[in-house]
Amino acid sequence: MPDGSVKKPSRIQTRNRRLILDAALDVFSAHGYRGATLDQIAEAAGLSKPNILYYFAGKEEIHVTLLSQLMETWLDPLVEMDASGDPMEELLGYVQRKLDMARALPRESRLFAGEILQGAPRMRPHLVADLKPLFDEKCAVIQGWIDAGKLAPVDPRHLIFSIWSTTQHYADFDAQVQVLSGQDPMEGARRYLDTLFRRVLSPQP
Amino acid sequence: MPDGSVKKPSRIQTRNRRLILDAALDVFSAHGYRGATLDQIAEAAGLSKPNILYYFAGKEEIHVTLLSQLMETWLDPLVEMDASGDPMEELLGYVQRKLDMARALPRESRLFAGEILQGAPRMRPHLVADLKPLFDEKCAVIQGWIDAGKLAPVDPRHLIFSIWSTTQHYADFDAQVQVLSGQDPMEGARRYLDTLFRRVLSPQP
DNA sequence: TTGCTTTTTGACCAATTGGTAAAGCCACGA
DNA sequence: TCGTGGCTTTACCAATTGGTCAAAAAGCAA
Repeated sequence: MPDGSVKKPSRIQTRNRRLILDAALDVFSAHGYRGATLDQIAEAAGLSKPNILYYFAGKEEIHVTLLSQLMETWLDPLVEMDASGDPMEELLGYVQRKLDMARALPRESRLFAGEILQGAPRMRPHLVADLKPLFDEKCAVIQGWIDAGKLAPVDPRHLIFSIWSTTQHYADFDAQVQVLSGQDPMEGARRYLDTLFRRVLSPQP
Repeated sequence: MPDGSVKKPSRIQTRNRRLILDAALDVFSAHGYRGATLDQIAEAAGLSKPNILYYFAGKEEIHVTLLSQLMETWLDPLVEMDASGDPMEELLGYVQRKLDMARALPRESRLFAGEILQGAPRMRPHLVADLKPLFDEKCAVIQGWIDAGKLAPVDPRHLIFSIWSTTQHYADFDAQVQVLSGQDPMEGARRYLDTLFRRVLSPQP
């Protein structure tokens, strides 16, 4: 009974749950929720299908578990944006952290993108409960910076949208980026996005 | 034999093929390739499943047909960008056309996004054959504008990437945008993106 | 070793799904 | 009105897939 409420997980349990979740991340991010099969996940994890179902109640629970864990990681760079820091530095730093994340965790980025793309059927509660408050808070912070004349006036909400979309693009649309820009585009992306947001946010004298 | 090489399609054929493709666009864009079923498509089209398969050889052919048709529409706004026009106007016009497209054709945008997200298994040939040459050509045009001092220096490839990602974001991540920005965000997006790219591209005196 | 719990597996199942075959229907020109 | 060929449906199939179950195996404390 691996879900036995109080008992702490054995070493085998933590190892196998981790194996399964990592395999599932591979498969889900590559084929989407419906496109992934338990057999694929089982094979990728090196376990049998019934054994997978010994650790997770079903396919959906695996997916939901991944999404929940992902939420933390995903919000982290935004959480770090500090209202008391230098506005331009904070925002450009956020852009870089987001871009680093897309480079380091493309599977997670694609898993998230796939979920949203299909209307966030399993994630909307998380969005409303976790993302929305943080989003509103940080929008207020940015608006404060703008009102103080530290940044050029822009709509903070759309600013954040554009940071998300431009950075995650390199993970989510990698297949396209690869076709179009041959060699490693990440260093170029780093420079371009820094320029982009620096020019947008620089207050006009 | 609806595919009979030479015969021109009957009125029933054009009507039903259109019905099927429209239904398939609904279903594929909402659930992804693997997540869509022929039964769903059949029901949405108001036809029986075997009847669907009378007009298309199989599920994959429907998907491929949609993607091929989409490619034209998708490239169109970029094709319209004219090397002999005013650089700033041409680029900002392109941004607006792209955004209008995301608003008017969200299903198409999501279909495309889903395909790329999963590694473009059925579309890579199209990308290489159709998108890549156009992309390279327009990058050269933009580079020419920059060299002529008409635009601030940026990497044209990443500039185009950022135009694509910021505009399509409003279609592809609609579920998230809805949660975060309540009312209709499109007018705000229009203004924001105009400001964004205008500031980035304005040559410094 | 013994005895108990945790983990793993092979066999199986019902539902779904893409696809087929053949018979029936229907429009329309001769 | 009667064929004829294009269109539609009913009945069906084999493969896949998420999931179950009971028994076997492996840990592990005494």
